[in-house]
Amino acid sequence: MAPLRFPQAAKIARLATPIFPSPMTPWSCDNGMLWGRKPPAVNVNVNVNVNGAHAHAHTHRTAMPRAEPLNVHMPSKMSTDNFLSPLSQVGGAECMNRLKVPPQSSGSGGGGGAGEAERGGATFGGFALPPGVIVMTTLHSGAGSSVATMTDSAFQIAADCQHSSSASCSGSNASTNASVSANSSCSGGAAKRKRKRCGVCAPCRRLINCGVCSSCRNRKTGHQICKFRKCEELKKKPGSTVERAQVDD
DNA sequence: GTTGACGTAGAA
DNA sequence: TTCTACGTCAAC
Ligand SMILES: [Zn+2]
Ligand SMILES: [Zn+2]
Repeated sequence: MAPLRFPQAAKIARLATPIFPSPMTPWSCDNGMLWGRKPPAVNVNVNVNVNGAHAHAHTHRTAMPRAEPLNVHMPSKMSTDNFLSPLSQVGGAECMNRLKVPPQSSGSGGGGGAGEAERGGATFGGFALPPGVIVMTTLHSGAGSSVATMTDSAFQIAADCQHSSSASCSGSNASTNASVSANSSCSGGAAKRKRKRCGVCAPCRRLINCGVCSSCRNRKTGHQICKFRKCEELKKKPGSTVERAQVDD
């Protein structure tokens, strides 16, 4: 029998380990739980396996009884240095939606290693979300209440922050987006399929579901991605191609 | 205009 | 098969 109560933990461990060069990953636990699934079908389908050889490591999704996706907020007592402790022991893993780690193809998309560094301020070997969590943690560092709201705001802040800092949103990586664009403009008729997230915009680069937004809380019935992860491209009308919408409107 | 719910495309 | 999430519509 394995010491790990959470089958995901094992997977996460494998996931996080190769990603974080440092032995002690600040997110090894909490984030690991957040990213416990598989990469979605992002438009940018780069074969770069974040897990490397462990790509196939993802065991069966063992029909996880997907606990309620809410309760993202960690124990209010958590501090910047121990916030993952309570999570590991209380099994906060289930608290948050088990998020999966996107391919983050941007790695080879066009920016390259250097590009990632500036992308989100704190990019751990390809993961560009930590900043959001950090902000959140810092924000409610002294406040124990309204964590949910805090989290929400934090994410927005983080998103905005990234957006500003990483103008490369639709820059170098945009090349990958071209795929979808071309696909979308496929002579109207058959192109009515399903659009895919660009994978490069700020929301797309979000790695974790906030767990508190309506989409997260109603995922079972809403079948919608976290509001903070909703691709900006998809937010636009199917007809409006890329930035053209802005010009027209 | 916004939100929630549903069907289902698309991927694993 | 399961799972996530896009498109659409109804309700608000
Ligand atoms: Zn959310
Ligand atoms: Zn996007």
